[in-house]
Amino acid sequence: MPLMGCARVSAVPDEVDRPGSPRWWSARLGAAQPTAGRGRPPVPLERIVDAALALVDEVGAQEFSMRALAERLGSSTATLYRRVSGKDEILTYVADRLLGEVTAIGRARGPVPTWEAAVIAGAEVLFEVLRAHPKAVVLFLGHVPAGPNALRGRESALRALLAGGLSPELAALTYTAVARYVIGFGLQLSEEALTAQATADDLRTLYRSLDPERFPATVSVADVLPQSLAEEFQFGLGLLVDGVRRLRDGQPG
Amino acid sequence: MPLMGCARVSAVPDEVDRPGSPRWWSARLGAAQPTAGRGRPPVPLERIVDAALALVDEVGAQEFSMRALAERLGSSTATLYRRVSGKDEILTYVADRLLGEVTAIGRARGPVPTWEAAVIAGAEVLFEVLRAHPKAVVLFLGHVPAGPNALRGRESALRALLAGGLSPELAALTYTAVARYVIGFGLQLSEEALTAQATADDLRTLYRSLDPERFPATVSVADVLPQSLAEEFQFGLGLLVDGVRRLRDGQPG
DNA sequence: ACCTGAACACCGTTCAAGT
DNA sequence: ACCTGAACACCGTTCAAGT
Repeated sequence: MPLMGCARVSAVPDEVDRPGSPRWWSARLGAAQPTAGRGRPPVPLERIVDAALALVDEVGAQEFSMRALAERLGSSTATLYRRVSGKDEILTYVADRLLGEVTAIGRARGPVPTWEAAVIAGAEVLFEVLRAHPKAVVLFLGHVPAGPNALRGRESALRALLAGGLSPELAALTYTAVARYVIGFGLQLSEEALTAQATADDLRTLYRSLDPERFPATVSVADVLPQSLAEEFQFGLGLLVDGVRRLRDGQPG
Repeated sequence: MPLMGCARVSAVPDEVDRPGSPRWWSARLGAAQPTAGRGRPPVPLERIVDAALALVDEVGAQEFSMRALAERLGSSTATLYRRVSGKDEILTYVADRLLGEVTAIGRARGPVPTWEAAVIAGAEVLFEVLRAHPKAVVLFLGHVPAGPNALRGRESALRALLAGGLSPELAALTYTAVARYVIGFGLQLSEEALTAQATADDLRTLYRSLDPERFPATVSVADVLPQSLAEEFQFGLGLLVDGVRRLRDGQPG
């Protein structure tokens, strides 16, 4: 509460209605046209979000700036503030757009035979999309996704679980745990995805260089470290789905 | 690769030796005294890291600034740059210090009877520490922790797994998958931990307000949503550990 | 030897002034 | 009605100048 004056700081207090929060989305989803003003908007919101995603993919969320986005759109920052409330709002739209990609890919691949296959397919498609946009994953930090694409994706996933015979309680727990699991792993992709192999090799080298007296266990597993985050991801995902299946089969009713 | 001139930007290219990478830590761990210069340093690194953690806890990693840190230390930013290479390096030390807290708490609580209990206890202590420093969790983004406290923690965890009869392969997979799982969930704590209940309530309200024709599954689970991230965390952690146990028991040898 | 004020090149956001 | 240059209050990092 010192440091007043700068809008970046003074915007922090009212957290609950910050772009991306459930309440914030709720207000926006209720409105007929999110950005309808008096005249027709010359730069549609969609173009802004397209450009923003491209910019994040290129330079990263950290280096993303309103100035750079305005330049890419051949406009000025002040013009952007006529369409959106600020940087946070734009990035919230970018996150929901990624979830739209997930839906599109899932639909393109067609139906799956069982609820287990649906969970695994959904988790893997989301993970793929996050891997394709490693610099954008941090946009999911601190939000439960609640935009239109998030809602549609959740609905179809929950339908598959309920149709598979899971109780509402187990379906809700499974959905949220798996979604968190995928995003949690995705967050760790970060920008390192590009240099993942280098990181894995460096880690192995570091472990091997340790004093075997003090670090015997670490040294002994240096040669069998998982090769990639994707491998760790698959391993845990399989365990989660197996565990849910056992719970379902032991479930009353 | 435009935008030259500002050090923040020009520092990005050589990713591999950025503070926190395995190679970067490896160089530092080899050096006798990390910051030994000619005279005795008047502001020990430990004081800087203490102050930095306190500052991150208070204002968040996003608002953390070298100016604010210098002011808290009664010094100037230029003085900080005599002890560390920059903001990234300080935040890397802060992350490793949190892992030190994990070790200290684990030690204080004493030994556990089985490898399963060790995994669960370790995961829960780490999760508790992350929950106690929700604004600091983002410091784990994009790094495999490789500082001194990270190495010690990994060693003792791997020892417990190997002693429990897991093969080196299964021990390595289990350790990395569980560590990623905990940090992944921890990352989603973010600053929302403070308003978690509000978020959960908002989500429930949002789900209930949806059109039951279009979102029947979502509406039907609105009343049984998990109450907290901690609940989702426990659920998944239990499934993971059960799954590993079954793999261990079916493991050759 | 150690420290620091002031500078440089950036931010997000706003608003008076233009068309 | 719509747009924007210029301003304001911040950043991380560096370096000449002080003690």
